[in-house]
Amino acid sequence: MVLEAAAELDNEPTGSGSAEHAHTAAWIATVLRGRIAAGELTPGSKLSEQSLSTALGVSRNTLREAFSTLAGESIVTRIPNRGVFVASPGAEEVREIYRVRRMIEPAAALWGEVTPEVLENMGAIVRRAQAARDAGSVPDMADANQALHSAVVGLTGSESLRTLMDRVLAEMRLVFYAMASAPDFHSHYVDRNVQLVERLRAGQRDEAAAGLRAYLDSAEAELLGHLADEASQDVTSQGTR
Amino acid sequence: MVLEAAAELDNEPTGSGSAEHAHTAAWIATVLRGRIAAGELTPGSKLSEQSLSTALGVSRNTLREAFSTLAGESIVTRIPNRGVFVASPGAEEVREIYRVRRMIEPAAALWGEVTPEVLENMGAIVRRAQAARDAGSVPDMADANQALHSAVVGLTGSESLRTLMDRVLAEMRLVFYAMASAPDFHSHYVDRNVQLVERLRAGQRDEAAAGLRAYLDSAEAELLGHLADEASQDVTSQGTR
DNA sequence: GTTTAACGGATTGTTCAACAATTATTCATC
DNA sequence: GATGAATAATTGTTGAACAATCCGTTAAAC
Repeated sequence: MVLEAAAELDNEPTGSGSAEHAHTAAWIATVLRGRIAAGELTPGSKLSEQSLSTALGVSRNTLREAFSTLAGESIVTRIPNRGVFVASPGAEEVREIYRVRRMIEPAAALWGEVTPEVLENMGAIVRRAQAARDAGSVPDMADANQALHSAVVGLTGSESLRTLMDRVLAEMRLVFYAMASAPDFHSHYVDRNVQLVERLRAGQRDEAAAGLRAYLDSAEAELLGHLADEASQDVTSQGTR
Repeated sequence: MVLEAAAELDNEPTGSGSAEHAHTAAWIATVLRGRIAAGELTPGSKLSEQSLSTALGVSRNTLREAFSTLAGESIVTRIPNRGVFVASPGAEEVREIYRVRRMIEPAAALWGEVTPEVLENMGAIVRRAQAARDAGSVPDMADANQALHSAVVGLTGSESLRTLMDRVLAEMRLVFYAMASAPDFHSHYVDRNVQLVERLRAGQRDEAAAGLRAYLDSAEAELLGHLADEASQDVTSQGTR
């Protein structure tokens, strides 16, 4: 049965010119990154070197190299002599996430370069979010929300900050995956995002930044509250399996 | 003839167990990081897998794993089928560095948590910088300067932001190493740093942030100007060794 | 019956040797 | 002096091997 999975996971959309696996390790890293982001590999689950190497059709050494880069992105946690696990962020990680966001996002709103194209893009995103809310699609709402905040950081024009933000948003996704009951977390924030874009469009930078900080504060509080609820509700909180 | 960057380093790792080999790859990564930071491995120099693995007493595979993490920190650049090289940042990288700093540092000054201990620490740092300036020690001045700005980011309380800033400062060091003639870059900024700390102490957050942005603007301009000078002076830009 | 000790299996950490693929270098040829 | 083929050197990747460590189970001791 294991071998079955091996052949099965021979992914790679071969359609258009497959990106030469120039550097297989990097390729494997992106594959795993995608799989974690897609929720196929849930937080806390162990990534066995043997299983994965055969499943992906690469050697253990190459896989380990990929693990090194993923660990550097803190997408994955490495416990010496125990193995690597999909990161499963808790309350402390959530606080750290918002510490970062509370600095970068308002800074971008205050000092970033707001161009008409970016505003147009943001407008499209908030419309998408509104449509998703009307349709009741939580995942689409979450996507749009993350896209908007990623775009906000994009105002900085900095690749590094964008990368950091994307990492942080990926971690957020893990937080949601790790929650048993997904609350309707995003719907109340759609309007705030609309307001944010309006302020940016109107050139009200200070108000935009202040609003962002307030938004981030309440979002963090809500998330932490939910996490605390779940922790108290589920006593034996050790691993889904 | 090839005067490869042959690191003559007798490494006796198995001696009296220094640091736990808990993960040799990580250990090797820190060793290389330190050596690059110390200027022993200069920007652009090639890190041969064979030479380094024997010099450090580890296998090529383990070394490669270390390379992966260093590449993730962009301390090192990997060119497929060519090898890994110590990063040698140019003008574009400098612009990116300041893009990041211009967001993070003022944000930290504006919204970070300024405690008496941190202020005390910053005070000590600026005094160190002043002493270094009086003594005419450029390296000490550079160290103090970087320490101060690292401390500023420390105001955010965020580990991720601190890490990002440290990475950025490490890249700055590489920029300096890559410059043939090291200009007296830091001395004019000592007083600005004094002023910054004073403003933070006085609770003048807005002024501190604005001053920081102005400082970063002029520092970037000066650095870029110097880089341009050197580039026009030295036609053969490629070829450190 | 509970705690402790020992054993065995499984997995990670690391090395080594090998080979394909690519790049760099040498050398003969025009 | 350029051109291009032959050759050497390096990287990319694999597979097997072994030590070290952890985990669960069994055996022993109190």
